[in-house]
This record gives sequence, structure tokens and C-alpha cells, in this order.
Amino acid sequence: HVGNARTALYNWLFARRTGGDFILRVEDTEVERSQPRYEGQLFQDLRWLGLEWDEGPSETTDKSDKGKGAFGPYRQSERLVIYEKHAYKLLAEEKAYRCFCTPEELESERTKQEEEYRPQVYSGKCRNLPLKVVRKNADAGKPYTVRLKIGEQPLRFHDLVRGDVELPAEAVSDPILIRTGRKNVPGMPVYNYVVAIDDALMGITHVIRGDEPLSDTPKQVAIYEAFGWKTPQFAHLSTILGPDQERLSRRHGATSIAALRAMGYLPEAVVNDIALLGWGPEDGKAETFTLPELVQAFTLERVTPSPAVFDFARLDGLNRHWIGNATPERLASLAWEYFGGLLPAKEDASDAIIIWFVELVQLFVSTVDHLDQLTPRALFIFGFNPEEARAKEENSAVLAANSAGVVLSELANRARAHQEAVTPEIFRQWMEEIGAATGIQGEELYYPARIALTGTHAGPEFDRLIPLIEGGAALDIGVPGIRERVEKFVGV
RNA sequence: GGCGCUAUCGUCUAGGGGUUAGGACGUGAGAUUCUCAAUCUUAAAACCCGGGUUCGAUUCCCGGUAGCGCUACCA
Repeated sequence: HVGNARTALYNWLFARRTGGDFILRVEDTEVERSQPRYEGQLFQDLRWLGLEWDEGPSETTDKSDKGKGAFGPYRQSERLVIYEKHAYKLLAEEKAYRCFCTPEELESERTKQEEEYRPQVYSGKCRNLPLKVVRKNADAGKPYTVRLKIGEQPLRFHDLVRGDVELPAEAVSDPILIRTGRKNVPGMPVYNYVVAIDDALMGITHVIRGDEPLSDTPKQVAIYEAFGWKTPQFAHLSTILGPDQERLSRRHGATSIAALRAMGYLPEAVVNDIALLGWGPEDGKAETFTLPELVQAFTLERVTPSPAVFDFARLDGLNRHWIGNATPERLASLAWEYFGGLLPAKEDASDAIIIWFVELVQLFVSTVDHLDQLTPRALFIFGFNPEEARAKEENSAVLAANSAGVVLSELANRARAHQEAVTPEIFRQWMEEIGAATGIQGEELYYPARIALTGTHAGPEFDRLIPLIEGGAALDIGVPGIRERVEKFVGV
């Protein structure tokens, strides 16, 4: 969703600005939640936003392909051997130990701590188990986890967004590195552990991520220290919340990148919007940014630590701005999919239809926040039901006036007598004639005509609408022409 | 419960010991138009609370409150 997208964007911007590499690593150590299709969606979303990565996992089915970049493989599920090897190293150096406590034991330990209002921290029961006992347990095939020994010192690190963060050591359990394995099957390593290993091995200099792992970061730092590795720089981004101030989730509807795309938001608008969720430019005033402009302006120092509420209204505003900057051809091409059933498939469409549709999009695009709203706005071009139009409340009042009937019959007379396509000039002349002949002017004159032509009282100016209707009518795609519309409407 | 993070208009933010607290989105009004949209003009709208430091605090410090996170053999 947009929160993850923002994290990716900030990483990408930071890498581009500082001349670094943007690395895509797939963290799939939990089997149920990791499915190939999620991965494909992620790649697609990133590319749609324009965030190409410098290093990343293989996208082929070739098992020996380690992906793009020198530090592959980039899927954690393909790196298990590495994690295991490093765990053994820590074990051998006695910086980690085997913990034979069962989940039940740990659970009851925690319940007791809770009842006594004490911090829920692992007791360290297995921490200094005599070698003999360890060996005996291991020989007996007793399942175990591997835990890291946390020292007595407070754990601290510097965060580029939050400043210095410190956690007292007694508030931190010895973290589990490797989950319980089964006989001869090593357990799966835990996220907090693999992340530290990978970041170190892949030469990550800056870890820019959401703030959920903030409290876990000291544990990761402890892992670095256990290996004697230099810690990277950390930057923890604030959470993005939904309009109800709760963290973004499926509940908040269409906040996934794929959903925004499907609604017809432009990638540059989405990028612009999420860039501004938690970051502001130096002058505090500029609001519209392209990706290259963001690369120029972006610094981690200016990232806000406080959570931000995602607001569709602002995305809409930005989208309108970027729609205004997009070429009509591109907009038409993007909008095509929303006119399924009304237009032929894009591949089958003649040049004339394509050109006409570009006109249509240009005529209506200023009225929409996102491209999928184009369809309801422009639907009447493809015809409408006169009875329904007459019945509509806002129309019936207009049509009830005597003047409306006069205007309509005058208009129908002229339309019937006119065989060629109606041009804006001709139409304007008609309206002037009717006005002069009947003395009806302004709204009373134009409203009925507009309703007869479009079925509604609101819409684009006639000078542009008339050519679009007549142009469509000439195309044999089921668009009724001016005369047909008037006759049908008056005939009811 | 413990620990951590956060707190400026409705929303995103700028700012910072003395400011008319700035901008954008949204909202209201007006101009324009047959109408809608766009456009232009314009208005309303904010420093969470309490204490301390200080001549002065929205800004610094402490506490409270609220929101969020971590406290998992989730990521």
C-alpha cells in the first residue's frame, strides 16, 4: 500500500541522490505470507511508480540465477544456508546459545510475569546451561532454538529521523535467531536475524524503513556487534494512517498501489503525494514534484518523525495537476480501459476512433479527479434514455416551463430540416434564431436544448460538445448524432 | 503492565525564545459561463494539557493525556 510505497520511494530517492544503489530484497522467511504472486505484484507496483532497482532477485525460473547484482541471491528463502552458517559461528563463539525451552514453558513464564506486572522478558534459563546438559539434550534430539546473548549495557543507536534511541538491556529478551528445527532439519531463521545478516553481507549502508522495527533495531545492532560488523545508518519512517487515524490496512479500501492505478491515478501523482507524506521541501512551499525534482530536493534530514494521515482529497488535487500536465494522447490511452463495451478494443480501433476518443478525453478530463470517473461523465455521448432524462428532478422543473416546449419544438424543426452534420456555427445560429423569434433567452433557452442533447443540465460548452457528438456519430460506434438526439427527445 | 516513538489549521506541512504562525489540499463566498469543470479573486480555519526555565514560550525541559509501535519460534 502507499505506506510501503513511500518507504520504497524514500529509499530510491536517497540512493539516487547520493549515488548509491537501490536494492530490492525479498523477505520471505514466513511461508504462509509469502507467495510468488505477491512478489510479482510488488515488482509491477515499483516499476509503475518508476522505481527501478539496481540489485534484486532473479525474475527467471532458472534456479542458478542469483538475480541482478553481485550480492545475490536476493530472496531470503534462497539464503538459508548463509543464515545457518552464521548461526553456527555465533554458537561456536558462545555469543549465542541453544534454548531448549518449549513454547509452553515460555508461555507460562510470560503469563506469570504479566500477573506480577513485571516486564515480559525471557528469563535466560538456558543461557548458561552446562555443556554436558546441552550435549545430552542435543543427543536426545530435543528441539531447540538459537538465541543471542544480550549484554548488560543499554542498547543504543542513532536514527537519522528520530535522533538517539536507547533501550535498557533488561527490557530486551535474548532474541531468537533460529526457530525450532526438526530432526536434521534446521529451523527457519527469524526476520530480525536474517535482516541483520543480509544488510551486512549485502553492504547496506542505509536502512530506511517503517517504524515498526524501531524497537527491534537494538537487537539487530546487537547482532552486528556479535559478528564485529559495522552497523549501518538507520532511518525509521513514521507510520501512514488512514482517515480514521488507524494504521493503513485492507480495511481502508483502495490504498494499494494496484488499486490506485486501477482507479486512474497517474504514477507521477501518486509519487508526488506519497513523497509529501512525511517529507517537505526546504522552502516549505513547493507542492508539485516530478521524480527527478524529488531526487534533487530530497534529504533524510527533512523527513518528519510524526505519523501522517493519508488523504484522498490531496491525492485527487495532485492527480488533477498531473492530468493537466499529461498529453491528451497518453490520457486517452490510459482511459481506454474504462470504456470497455462502448468502444472497440484498443488494438482494433481505427485511427479515426482513436483521434475522436482523444477529443472526448480532452473535453471531460478537467472534470475528473481520476481517470475512471471519465466513463460516467461521458456516458451520455454514447446515448441516453429520454424518458429517464425527462423524469430526473433537476430536469423536470426546467422542462415544465412553457418556454421549454417552445424551444424544443423550434430546435426539432431545424434539426429535421438539416441533413448534414451540425457544426457549432450552425447550432449557434439556430439558438440565436430561436432566441430572436421567441424572445426566450439565457437559461430558459439553453437548458432545454442541453437536456435534449445530453440528458442533463450540466456539461461541456456547446462549441466543443457539438463536434464531438457529430464526430462520434460519423464513426459507426453507436454514438447518436444531434438530429437523432433531438428527434428522439422531442418525440417522446 | 513494561519499554519506545509521536503531537502546528479538517488533512499534509513550513517555522521557530519576541512572527499579522507561512504554503498546499479541502471547505465557504465572489467573478466568468446557458450549465458543469477549469481559471481568477477572496474568506474562515492550528501551535494537546499542566508545571518549570526565562523579561518573554507555540518553540527548550519535566510531567500528564492521546495515538501508534515493540514486548512472538510475525515480517
